Amino acid sequence: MSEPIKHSDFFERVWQVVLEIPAGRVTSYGAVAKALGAAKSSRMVGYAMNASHTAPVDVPAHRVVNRKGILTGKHHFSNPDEMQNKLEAEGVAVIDDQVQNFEKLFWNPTEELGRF
DNA sequence: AAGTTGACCCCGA
DNA sequence: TTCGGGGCCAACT
Repeated sequence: MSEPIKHSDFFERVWQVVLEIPAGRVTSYGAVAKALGAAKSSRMVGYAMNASHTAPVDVPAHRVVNRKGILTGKHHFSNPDEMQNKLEAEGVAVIDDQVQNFEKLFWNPTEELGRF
């Protein structure tokens, strides 16, 4: 409490959570959506990532993958290899566009953020 | 203004 | 077991 999200913008809210993802860790769109209280809007999370380039801050979208741990949005980066490259740079093993040890590297925003 | 899409997720056949 | 379709909310054209 004490820090209620003033900006009602759905996008900024998503970016806020993504920015909280520690390096070397990954999360899923649905997890972020649930953390925001909009589990049904998991698609919007990905949409917000697409708009991440419009964000006032640098959003580590490369740390966000789908439920299977696959780099679904790698094709949306400047270079498709950039997403995998960044993940490996943080210590995340990525093989065939799939994050290894995804369950182990998975970072749950709902629990870490301690929301509700 | 209205329609369609979208970096998803879940369930049924 | 694998494969397909529908649902959801909001933004984009």
